[in-house]
Amino acid sequence: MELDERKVTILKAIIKNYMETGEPVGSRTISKYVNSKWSSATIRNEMSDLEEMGYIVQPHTSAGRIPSDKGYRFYVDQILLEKDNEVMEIKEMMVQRMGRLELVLKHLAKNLASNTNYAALISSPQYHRNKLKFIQLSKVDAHKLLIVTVVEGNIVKNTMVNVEEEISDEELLNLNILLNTNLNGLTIEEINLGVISRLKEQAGAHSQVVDLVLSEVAAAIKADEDDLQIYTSGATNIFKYPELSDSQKASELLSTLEHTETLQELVSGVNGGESETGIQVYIGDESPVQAMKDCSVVTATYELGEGLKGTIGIIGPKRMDYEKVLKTLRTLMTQLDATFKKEER
Amino acid sequence: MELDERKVTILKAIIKNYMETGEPVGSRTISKYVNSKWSSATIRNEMSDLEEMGYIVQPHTSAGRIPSDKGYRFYVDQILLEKDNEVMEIKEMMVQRMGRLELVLKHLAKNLASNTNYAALISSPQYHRNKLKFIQLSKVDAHKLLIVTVVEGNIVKNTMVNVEEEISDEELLNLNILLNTNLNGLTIEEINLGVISRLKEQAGAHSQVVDLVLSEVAAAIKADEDDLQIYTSGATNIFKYPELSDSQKASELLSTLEHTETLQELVSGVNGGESETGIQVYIGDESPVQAMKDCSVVTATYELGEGLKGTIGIIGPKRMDYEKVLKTLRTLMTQLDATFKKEER
DNA sequence: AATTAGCACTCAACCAGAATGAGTGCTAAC
DNA sequence: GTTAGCACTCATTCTGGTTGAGTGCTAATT
Repeated sequence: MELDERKVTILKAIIKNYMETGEPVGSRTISKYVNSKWSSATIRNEMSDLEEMGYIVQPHTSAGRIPSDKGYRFYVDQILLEKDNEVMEIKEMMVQRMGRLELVLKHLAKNLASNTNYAALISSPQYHRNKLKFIQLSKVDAHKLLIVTVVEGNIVKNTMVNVEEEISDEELLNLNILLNTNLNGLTIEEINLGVISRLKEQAGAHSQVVDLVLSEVAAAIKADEDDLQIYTSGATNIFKYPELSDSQKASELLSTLEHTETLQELVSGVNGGESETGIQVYIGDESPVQAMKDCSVVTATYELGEGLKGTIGIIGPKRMDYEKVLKTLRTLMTQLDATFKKEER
Repeated sequence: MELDERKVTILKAIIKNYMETGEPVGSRTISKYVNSKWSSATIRNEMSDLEEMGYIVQPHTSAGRIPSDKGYRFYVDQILLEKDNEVMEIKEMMVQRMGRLELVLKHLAKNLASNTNYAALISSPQYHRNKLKFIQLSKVDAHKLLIVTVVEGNIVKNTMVNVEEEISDEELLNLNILLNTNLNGLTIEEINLGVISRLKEQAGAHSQVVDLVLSEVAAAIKADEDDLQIYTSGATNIFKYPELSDSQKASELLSTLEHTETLQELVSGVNGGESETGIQVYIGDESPVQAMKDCSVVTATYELGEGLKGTIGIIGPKRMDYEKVLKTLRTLMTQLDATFKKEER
């Protein structure tokens, strides 16, 4: 059987209507909804066909139809094809120059959630090629050393360590020069035994301090790789959609949203689909996370240059307003890009 | 009427039983529960008295009784009187020397939630007397300056700024010395116009940089004062208690837990009650947050020396296991104290 | 005087059956 | 090919009856 124009019109009408109401939609409703060209009986015949083709399902005999995952997939693919020529301004979604990236991300997630009325999720960017850019040791107390590490992309890390021996200001200055000349531009893999032993040799009396510093630097660089931060917001928005808000499902879904380990599956998903723009739509069972099988998940990858990649996600009911969500995410990606480009200037 | 020994025994039995089951408890149940000294009829008479005195209520005629807020208050006050002579070890609640305080707190909240099966909340410590301890300027790029600020309590902040003019390494060194000699030991209030103009004078050509640095330092110190971080965990535990998990209530409660502004009310609560140990118990309506009127909230203030104060909180049903919660919080406070004392060594 | 047994009464919770109505599938007429 | 009409399905709602846990009161017992 073929999906002719009339079937498409009816299918779209069913999906649209269901997205608005959340109730199964019947033939008579559709007959009134589209410009009364066809009677409810005709619609019924077409619906029967559409069901056979798998685009819609009946929750039970003698109820209206609701879109199946395949139906949603069709609808979303239609939208994805359309170009968005108008770039809507997200009002007040001000990504100001806030000091810390963390705050920007939290803020963003919050805005996203309240703008869309779905749950939002955002992961901190991952630094894949972690080249060391700068190290600075400072004496804070007699026995306390502050290690500041800057890696490519201007990400700064601090570590405070206790040292046994006293170090004079002059020695510290030399140590700083030594470390910077030897380590700058290296990735963690490149700091091998050869480099380390050479460093220790040159450090002379303070080889012990070098040891300490190196292990802390390694830890500092590595830290971001395994403890990826994921911020969520608006999780409680799911209570706005009856089909998700019964105790059982809500509990499961919310638990998942609290569980960073599981969310990683989402943000690190292989980029199939519309990969050239970095946007992914998972409908129902397509989601890599089982607990979200009654939801749809839209993820977008943002990039802040130099391989700094992170993910933004929206989690909502299957009947979410895909058009709005996709547009919002696209706009957001553009703005994020612009903001950080500007800041890097 | 007086609260004699028998009434107390019965009241305690009612509360204990209700805490276990969550169901209204009847006279016969109690008659079996306590060592069958009194018949159900006697219990009924006593219960009638207790109800009149306001310690218990009936959800409806001919249902069992449940404790009122006043009843819980009595019970909690009893517990608070008892000293805890045994200091239980919280297994695996390893507050390891994790680099960042933020991670420690998140970890802690998670552990607390999973240990107690209630929702946990923890606020980052507030630095009330923010004395500047150390400033370090470093050149990262030709036009990029990294400002590292350490305040009392060894809290480190980084800011990256762009500068127009070129600064040589030597000038930078002088600038560092200048800043440290002039600003160390001062609070933000003490950095007044006098200090600033003196600094600028001495900086000579680079007074513009000094301006920039000062404003960023001020922002860095201040930042922590208005955007207090609050981490929550185990929010979904509330679904384990039927009396809280209907859609309506759950939604409201969870929304509140997402809303940092509201939670501030809890962590900044005036320390009445058992203030000498820093532990507070809010039962039902006693809570400063209206959305938690069906819950009980237990908060504890921890202190990491030097006026670094933060708050830990547990949010659960009114029938929470107060004994366990109070014990856990006390232990945690002790351990936190010990851990950070050790680290400061 | 305090305690207990007994009994009538209340009321949420559960269940089964009837009524309702939205919606379908099928057939026959247009 | 389209539509009107009708019988049929089934979730939802309402009704009334039953059950059982629990109470309050009174009278008997200790």
